[in-house]
Amino acid sequence: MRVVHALTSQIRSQTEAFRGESRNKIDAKGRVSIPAEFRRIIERNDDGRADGAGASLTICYGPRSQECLVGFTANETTKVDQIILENGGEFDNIDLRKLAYMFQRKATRVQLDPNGRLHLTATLREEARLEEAATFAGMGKFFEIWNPELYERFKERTEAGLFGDEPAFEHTEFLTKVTN
Amino acid sequence: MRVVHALTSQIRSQTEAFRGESRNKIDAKGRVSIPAEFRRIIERNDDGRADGAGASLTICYGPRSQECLVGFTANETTKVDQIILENGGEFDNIDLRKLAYMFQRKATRVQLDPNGRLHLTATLREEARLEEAATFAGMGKFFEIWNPELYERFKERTEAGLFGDEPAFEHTEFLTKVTN
DNA sequence: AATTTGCCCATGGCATCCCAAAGGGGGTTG
DNA sequence: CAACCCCCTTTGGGATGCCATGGGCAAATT
Repeated sequence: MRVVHALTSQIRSQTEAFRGESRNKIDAKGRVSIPAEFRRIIERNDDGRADGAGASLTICYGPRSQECLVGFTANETTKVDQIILENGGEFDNIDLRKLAYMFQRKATRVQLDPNGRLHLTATLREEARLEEAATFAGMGKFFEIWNPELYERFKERTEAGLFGDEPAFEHTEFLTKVTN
Repeated sequence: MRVVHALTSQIRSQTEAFRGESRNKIDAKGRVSIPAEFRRIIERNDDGRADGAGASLTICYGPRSQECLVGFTANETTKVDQIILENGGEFDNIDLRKLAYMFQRKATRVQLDPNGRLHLTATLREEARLEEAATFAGMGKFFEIWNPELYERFKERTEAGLFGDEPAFEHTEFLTKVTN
């Protein structure tokens, strides 16, 4: 369980993490409210933000192409950009090329409006098949934006894969092991 | 790869990076609008620009010859020129010779018109097989200008190479690993 | 003279901003 | 315990401004 241990020790050092699910409407103009809890994380993690300006974040539309969008804070984006730059010469490094592809080519910078809403352009909506509503799902350092129906199906697949037909008791046993 | 590394690590705080894709039309005169987001980066990174003059940038047409053009800000071009000068004696350095070839021989300096458009000469259009439209793609400190159809094919090849037939789930696992 | 090049203005569509109303949750008060 | 109120959040709509695009005109080039 080395992996689990490494994982949990990182989480402990995280003061804030995107967590939980919530479903919001997309209006006729393509705007959608960012869950207030997420919004505060985004705002606290945009050091370059000018006074009074809406917070920025990066939306990647590649990673689960045709499935969901992925959002990162501005500060997190800067970190990734630095990693790419500092290792720019290693074109044989497949992870670096993935990073550049996902964070630079298939990503866009967006800014929240004064009400904390995000404008999803027609292109972004098409990428993730978003129509009248969006489900936000926290993933720690980032979050996902899903078509609600696609999200439910994704969860079923994921739960089947992760937990299979284990009795429910095993789940809490796992929690005990991880959080000690 | 020392030279390339030196080049990339000089980039200033990466709050601004060319990011995302957009498709614009090329008109009968060969003009194409630079995406507004890119334009502002170009304008902020042309220190030598006279008041009121359009911002300049460098268009390279060699690197992916016959495939796409590559654009760099004026300031970035200056940095590369300096690197070439400071290392002028090392003609045995293949990277340096590549740099000089791309940035000096197979490159041209262009200036944006008052509306933020770029004039693509017939030669440039032929180099990249550009006709009625162009797709701009951000790559961090530079951007690419593609024939839209060629670009789509390029992306398919790239995604196959980078992600193969990995299940989508693996993509976010990759994100988690990278952003810790 | 004909074509190209650079600058200006006009327009339609889209994105952003401002203002306002509805909805929900928690706490308070009767 | 229930009803109420208040604040925060979400949602909606109107108006404004910016951006992509097209065309005209004049100067420069051939």
